[in-house]
Amino acid sequence: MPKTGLTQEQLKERVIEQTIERMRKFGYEKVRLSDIAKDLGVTHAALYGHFADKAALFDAVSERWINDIDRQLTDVCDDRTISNSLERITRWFVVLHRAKREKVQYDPEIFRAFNMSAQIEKEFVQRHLALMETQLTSLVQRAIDDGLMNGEAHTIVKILFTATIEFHFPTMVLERIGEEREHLLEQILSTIYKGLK
Amino acid sequence: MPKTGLTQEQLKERVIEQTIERMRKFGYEKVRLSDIAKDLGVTHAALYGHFADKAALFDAVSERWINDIDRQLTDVCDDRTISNSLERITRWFVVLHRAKREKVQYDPEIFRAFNMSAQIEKEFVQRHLALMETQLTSLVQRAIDDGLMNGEAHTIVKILFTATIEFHFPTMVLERIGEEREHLLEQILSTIYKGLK
DNA sequence: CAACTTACAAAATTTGTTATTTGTAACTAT
DNA sequence: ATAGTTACAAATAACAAATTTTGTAAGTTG
Repeated sequence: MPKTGLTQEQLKERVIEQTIERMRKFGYEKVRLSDIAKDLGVTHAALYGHFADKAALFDAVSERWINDIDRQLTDVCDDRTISNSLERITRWFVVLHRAKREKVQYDPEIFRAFNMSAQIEKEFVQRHLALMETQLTSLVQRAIDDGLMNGEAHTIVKILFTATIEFHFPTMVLERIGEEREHLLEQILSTIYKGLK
Repeated sequence: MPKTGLTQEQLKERVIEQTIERMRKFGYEKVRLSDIAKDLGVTHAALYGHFADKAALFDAVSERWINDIDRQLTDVCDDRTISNSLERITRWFVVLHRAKREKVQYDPEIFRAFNMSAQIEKEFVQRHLALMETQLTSLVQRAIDDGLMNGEAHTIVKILFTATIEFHFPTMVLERIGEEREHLLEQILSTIYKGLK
């Protein structure tokens, strides 16, 4: 029984979308809840039915930013056209690198909002890290099963993830945003694969 | 013919020391040239004989911070008790990691000052990066000559430096300051050595 | 003339005031 | 009960005036 013509979920969606739009247009510091509400034809107080506070709304924006990346990574995990398990791991890292790069480069305001609020302890960051670890562990386990790697999956994951941090950690990606670095990423990965054989 | 009882160089030294002291005590934002001058019994204008401006003084502090690390790295390069060239590279990275860790952990205000001003394009940062590259290239070349590595020294240096960035890039070191990570650093390095054989 | 000081303008920071935004609670319509 | 509104208090932000700090040029002293 909505008064806006939208269901609960639809309005919540619209709020997030509108927040993103205003972040892009005016910068994230200038996003006012009252403006968002006005855009959607409700009072600002109505937003509090959907988000605990302003920070929670901003977190929802960051979460979407992250979910978009997670989706791309999941696609790589499920891609049936990749037969070699090491190739799949490389592909996974390249997609991760490109996704972060693109976000940082073409959506700088959303990135800034993310960067301001995204402390490592935040729940949605933890979920992202956990998902990446789960996916990478499964990919590494396949490589071990295929006899292409030796060692404990957990340890290998840590090595791969840490050694490539410059290619996926947002602030590090920003640091070298102007440079083409995919080749170096691939070099590092294949050196490590060889070292793990 | 100084009026302070100190030579030019000595006064310059004292200015830097006093700046560091005030940064540690009150935080780097609260460092006033006028206070430093008062501490040393001169007027603030006298400082301009030694430093072009406030930023130059702060850079001198950061430069000292960096030089201290460079000195430790040089010691590793010259250490005659290390016979194995791969062991020397590992040692070099461990010393680099520990030095950065220590600075970030025990001198947080100086680190913040460094972090604020230390853009990658600054001259003293460039010198630091160049020195590290020179040293590491020489260490890698020795390993190649000893038959322990294969490939082009320049490429190997890039791989090693990038894959270990989490252990020496200041903001990355801060990110995991509470964790013991030397073991992981050594694991990454030995995996890469094996991959380069 | 080297190593400062003094005097002063420009820039940055702080302080106090006012306006806007955020968050909450009590209320209304379906 | 749900999905909002209205009304109001608390927190923030915006602005202007006062103060402090920074940077410079001209002057002083051993």
